[in-house]
Amino acid sequence: MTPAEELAALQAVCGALAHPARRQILLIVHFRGGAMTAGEIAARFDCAWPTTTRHLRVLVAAGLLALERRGRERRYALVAERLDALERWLAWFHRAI
Amino acid sequence: MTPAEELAALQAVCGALAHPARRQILLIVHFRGGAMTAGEIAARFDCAWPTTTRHLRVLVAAGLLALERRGRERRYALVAERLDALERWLAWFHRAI
DNA sequence: ATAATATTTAGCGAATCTGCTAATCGTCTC
DNA sequence: GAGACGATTAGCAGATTCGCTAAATATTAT
Repeated sequence: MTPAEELAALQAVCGALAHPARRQILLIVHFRGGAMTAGEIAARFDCAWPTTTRHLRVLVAAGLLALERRGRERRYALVAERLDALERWLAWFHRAI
Repeated sequence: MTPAEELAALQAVCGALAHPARRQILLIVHFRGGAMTAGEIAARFDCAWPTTTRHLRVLVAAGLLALERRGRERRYALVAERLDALERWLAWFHRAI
């Protein structure tokens, strides 16, 4: 990953994590085995389904979820390694000055 | 820290980190010894000073910077421990399901 | 084919964010 | 005190975000 790619990944991840619903989606998918359909995810939120769909799109764009079509369902799978960009950024603050 | 406080801290931190300029400010302050004046920080950005002032305000509101007035200067000091809220959140993804 | 199911896209309105310039405030110096 | 300095506040314009409802798409079942 080039520095520019790393920076872009960091920006995408940080932007995606800025909304509580999107953080919640990642946690839910993680604790339900790493993958869920759009319907299963949407059922766990109070907001309308299209709203959740858009959150899912943001997470896919950030590389945090991978989309797989299975029949008329769409499975969203967590890509937890994508969070590493943020962990590497946070690690700077553990380094000595 | 109560669960509600932890959640609020996480939201504030994630929101603050969403903008690249604010992430940059935190890094700069860290690597310049942990504290800098508003002017020193603003001088390192292309945007107008008031714009930087607002970013600083967001970071203070998130608890990531602490403000100290010294004469006509204002010193912003990094509160790196505040990033822990985010690290604890990220740690969930390292736990087994 | 038709209907039902799973999900997304389109598009609107309110709220928030981000940049700017101009004006203001408190402090230091002469 | 008068002005210079360090920094913030006020207020505006454009862009983005986020929720919604309604309409469309694609797949499965009858």
